Amino acid sequence: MGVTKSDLFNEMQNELATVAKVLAHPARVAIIQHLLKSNACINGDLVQELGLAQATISQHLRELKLVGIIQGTIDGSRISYCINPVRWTEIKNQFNELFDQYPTAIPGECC
Amino acid sequence: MGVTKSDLFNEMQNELATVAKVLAHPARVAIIQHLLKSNACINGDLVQELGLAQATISQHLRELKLVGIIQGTIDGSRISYCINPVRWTEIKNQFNELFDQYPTAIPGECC
DNA sequence: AATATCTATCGTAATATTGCAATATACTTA
DNA sequence: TAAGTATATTGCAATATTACGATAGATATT
Repeated sequence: MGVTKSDLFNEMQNELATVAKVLAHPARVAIIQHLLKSNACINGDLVQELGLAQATISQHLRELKLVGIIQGTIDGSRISYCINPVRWTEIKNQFNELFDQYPTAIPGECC
Repeated sequence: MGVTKSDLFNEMQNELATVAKVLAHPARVAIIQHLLKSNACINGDLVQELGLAQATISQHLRELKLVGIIQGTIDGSRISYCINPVRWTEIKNQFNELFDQYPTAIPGECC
């Protein structure tokens, strides 16, 4: 159906999946990395940086904003986007909570 | 178009996005967590555990297998699935490489 | 061998995502 | 205020994902 039965899963599972979905596009990863490097940038820059249309980038920015990874403040006629540090740490911890449920690899240990 | 222009992005960005896409469904997160807990399980168990049809779960397992997060070995008429520990660590490091490009949150520091 | 069990695959319907041109909105500057 | 610049939104086409019934293949049990 293309529709996820999210009522079957717990909150942690749904939340992690939601955040993962936002990271599940290379353009959004690229946007994040660009913001990490420049610690503030704008839509216009990104259109040059990545090779996507302005409308497409604006759409990706909206999704990143929706899960709170980035935040934007109006700066004259432009908008300064940057990583939301609190949310960033939150997400990092969310992922590591999952990753740390398994000890570091011991090759050949598994089935 | 629904088609990702992956040639615009670098390998790290494409790979991270690919792995994130696999984690971007709560059923797959749930499957992973179940495997983490039981350290080996099978398709049949999961049909009981989650409320999804057998065909659907098989499909999710295939995607997890495709990116190497899990591996399955034939065990009579059943299949034992488990986390691939080496790949697991690889993925964990891949995410943390991104996460660690930003220092831990200092609230109110951003724009 | 016949039957039951377990898992994978196929086919299909419903929905979601990606990308962009066109357009709207909002601020700036002349 | 008019023109220019920056960003968001809308509408649409192409493709991808999710889910499941039906079915196939493979092993186990009787």
